[in-house]
Amino acid sequence: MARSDDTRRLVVDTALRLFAERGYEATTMRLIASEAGLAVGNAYYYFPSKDHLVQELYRRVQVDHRTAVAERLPLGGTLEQRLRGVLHAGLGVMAPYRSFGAGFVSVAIKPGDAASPFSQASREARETSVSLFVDVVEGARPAVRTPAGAELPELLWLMWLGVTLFWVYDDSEGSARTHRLVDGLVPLVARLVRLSRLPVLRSTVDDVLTLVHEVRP
Amino acid sequence: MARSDDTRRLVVDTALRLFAERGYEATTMRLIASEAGLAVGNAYYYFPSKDHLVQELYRRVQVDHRTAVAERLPLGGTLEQRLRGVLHAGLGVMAPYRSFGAGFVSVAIKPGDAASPFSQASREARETSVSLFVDVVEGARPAVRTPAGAELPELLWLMWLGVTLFWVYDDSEGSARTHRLVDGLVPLVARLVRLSRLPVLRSTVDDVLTLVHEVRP
DNA sequence: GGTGTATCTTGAACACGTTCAATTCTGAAC
DNA sequence: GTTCAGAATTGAACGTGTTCAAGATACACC
Repeated sequence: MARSDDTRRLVVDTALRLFAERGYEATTMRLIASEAGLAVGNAYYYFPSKDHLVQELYRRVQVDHRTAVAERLPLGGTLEQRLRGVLHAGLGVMAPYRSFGAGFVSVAIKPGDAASPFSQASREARETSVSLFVDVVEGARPAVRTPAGAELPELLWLMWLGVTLFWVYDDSEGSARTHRLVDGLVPLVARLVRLSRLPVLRSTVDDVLTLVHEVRP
Repeated sequence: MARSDDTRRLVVDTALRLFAERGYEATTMRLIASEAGLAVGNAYYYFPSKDHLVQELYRRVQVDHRTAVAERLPLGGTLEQRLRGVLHAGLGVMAPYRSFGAGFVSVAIKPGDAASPFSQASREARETSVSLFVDVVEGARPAVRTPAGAELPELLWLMWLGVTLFWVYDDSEGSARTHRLVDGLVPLVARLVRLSRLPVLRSTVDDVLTLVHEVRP
């Protein structure tokens, strides 16, 4: 129904605006409802819980991340340049929600929760996010060559998750420390990818990949 | 006061027992109080919040970890053997709280929260935990030699944090996957420590250490 | 227009973590 | 034994996320 979609959208927009303005905990379901001009129960008709509104936030952040990156990625460039661009762009997209970082992660980390990045429910969102790093790797010139090949995008995505976690803890002005982390991490990763073809490291790389496989659910 | 200490202990014991029996969320403050034969407000006289009871759990887990490990560590052994022993022992100590893992981490992850492993409030607990890995490194025979030297214990502690996070998500029987992760990770770490002295890797190792330093609060 | 069904909306009610004014208890001082 | 200040304890009350029976609305069909 058209009306239904409107209400759903209204709830999300109001909630996300209030999240950014006041943080997660200060934004009560009653406040969301009253700001949207609805009854509190109505929001629950569309979203089973407050956490699901956070999941909606993830979705938007991801879409925005891809949009923000779409302008840079087709241009080519080295793995290092592309990776740096994508990570900084991601931090930029998340910036408005910085103050709400704690609630952000607290919700996402719950193993059972639908919002968890590893959950079945967010499989689509996860694959969308991983595909961003597939593009990073595949579009790089010169082409990336490493025994980690097929796993590399997923490993980069895991790294991005780690950077996000760091970002949440980073209370520096404008998340400056996280940006520094990215600037330090990216050349390191690029060098490790190159080194991974070295004979001395080859068996270690294989072991890492085996471990990653073995340990996956 | 003696009476005071008794009540405090009674609250903690009751809470931790119920956490292990029913999980974090199902253990309400009212239930803790009634099981302990107290008024709910009385628990709040000793603990500012439910989260602080979780912090108490961390403290105990850490003490138990050190105790469990004390029997193995003085025996010497390689870095690999010692590290493996410490990690498996840690998993053993945490095992009773496995079902409660989600709440466990959800509380610990909150950046502002006192229970966060990076918070000022848990500095002592953190240092105790890091000191475990100092012992692992210093007691190892043959002696560990790596340019990462002074940082190694803290890096191992970070790895342990990562393993703990993995454990929380691991729903396999007896946390089997986490144990496999440890068995795969430990030789890898040991090899990386050895490789870190290789000239080709030297500058990379230095960059990692510089990054770690630069990015610390 | 009238009827029926599925969709949408309402707000009181519930259990939770937490607070706090009021009350009881404890132990030192005389 | 009395006093009294501080420590310990109580439980009703508050605001929260969430539920749900009840009602309002929309729409297809006659």
